[in-house]
Amino acid sequence: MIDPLIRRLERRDVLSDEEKEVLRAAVASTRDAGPGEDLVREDSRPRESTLILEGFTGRYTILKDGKRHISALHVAGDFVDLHGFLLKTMDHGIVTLSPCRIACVPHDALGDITERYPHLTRLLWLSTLLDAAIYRTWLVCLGQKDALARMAHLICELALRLEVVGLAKRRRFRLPITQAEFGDALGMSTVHANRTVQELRARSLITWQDQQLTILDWDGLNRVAEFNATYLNLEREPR
Amino acid sequence: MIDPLIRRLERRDVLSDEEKEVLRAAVASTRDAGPGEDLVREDSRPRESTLILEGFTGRYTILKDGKRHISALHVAGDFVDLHGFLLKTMDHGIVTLSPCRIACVPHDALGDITERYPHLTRLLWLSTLLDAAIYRTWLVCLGQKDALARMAHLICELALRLEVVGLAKRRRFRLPITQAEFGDALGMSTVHANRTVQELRARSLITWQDQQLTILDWDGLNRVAEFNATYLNLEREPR
DNA sequence: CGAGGTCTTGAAGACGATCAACAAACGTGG
DNA sequence: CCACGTTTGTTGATCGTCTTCAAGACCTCG
Repeated sequence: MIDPLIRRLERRDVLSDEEKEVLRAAVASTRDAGPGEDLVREDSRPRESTLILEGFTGRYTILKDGKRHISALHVAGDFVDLHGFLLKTMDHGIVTLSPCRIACVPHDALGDITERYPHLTRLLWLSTLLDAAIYRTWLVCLGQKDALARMAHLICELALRLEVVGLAKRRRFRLPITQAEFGDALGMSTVHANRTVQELRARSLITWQDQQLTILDWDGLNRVAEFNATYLNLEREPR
Repeated sequence: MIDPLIRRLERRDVLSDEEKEVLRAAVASTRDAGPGEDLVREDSRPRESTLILEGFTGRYTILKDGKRHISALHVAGDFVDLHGFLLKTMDHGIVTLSPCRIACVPHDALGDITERYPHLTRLLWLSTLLDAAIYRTWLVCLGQKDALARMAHLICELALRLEVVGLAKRRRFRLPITQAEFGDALGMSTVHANRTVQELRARSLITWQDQQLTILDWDGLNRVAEFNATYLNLEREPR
């Protein structure tokens, strides 16, 4: 059931059978959520953390003028608000961007894990560090790169992250996200997001239709994005 | 010696005497570093993590065209590359922006802590989660706010973070950072960073001279920045 | 006293935002 | 099955923020 999470962690280190069992046991419940549903609200103090089993979600903040910024995209296997376990109060919301299946893990269960399973604790900690590495990379993109490079970069990243959990094959994956949402994540207007997609198409780097994104030229896209996968920590090693 | 770290952690939770002792014992050595010195290099695999005892440091990435982005600023009490303990390979560098005093904590010592001190482990984990919360907030600023709001926001943040470790008094603190470095952190050119500082001065929100920054109008600065301190998690509660 | 870093100013131009309008696709209910 | 409203994608035109380039002032320090 929590296969995507296990798959994601096993990409970075070895998990014992006992640890997998502990993770499975930590899940109190699962449920389906429709698109556009708030999984976690800003200023709330959740008593459980949410794990994405299927679908896409986004971490967002709404500003006073109504603008929305999406500071993270999350896919199957991502523990979207694991940080809520220790941060307590959410400083942003989490919304489903597509229909999702999610699992709920009570903070009590996470507390037990930290008391009894040091290695598994380090892997959960690692999970939040991977998120942070992605934030850092997005910061660099947002701070210094133009719209085309930013969008190319995000597409490269999603391809690799989805591949880890078996949702991308041969640089092709389902992307049930609107251009407006893409723009909110990339810090550009919807109109400009659209023009940027078109530019990527015109350069024969990607196709994107019917929620299917295909990377036509991986090397070219990497070059435009100045993409370097180090930050995704795709190496398996003892942690 | 590691008082700033303890002070920062104690702001968020209670530390036992034993835990403080364990932290002190984890420090293998301390040393001074001059300004502009690389504490950690990109692509390196450090075997120890660095704790800032004094001074300012920045997390940076250099792009192919020579542009530098600073994705984080760190002050006394910050465990700048604690994440290196689990991420293994650094995807960015860390440079001193002023003369610094730093402490080195071997990864082995951190590993021991995770095996034997669950609560202290959670606090170290929390420390990296606080960094991540700051990244998220910077992302929102960079993605949606204009130059003036971004700079105002950073100043508000630094004031509170420095206050936690006793380095800001009555909204006044030493800021040994150039406008160019500020620009690199805020995603704006040096020229525009300068004009933005001038605009903040013209609005009587701050003064900034001789490396001393004074906030003249905290509420006004907060309003311009649309600043909300929730993400800094300044509440002390059991974690 | 000269050299280099930092701060400052002006002018030109680029990138992306905004506004407005329309086309296409979709889902829902009549 | 079609009518309808809504969402998403697309295009054009204008405007503004910020970048870039260039140069000069100021400061510190060897």
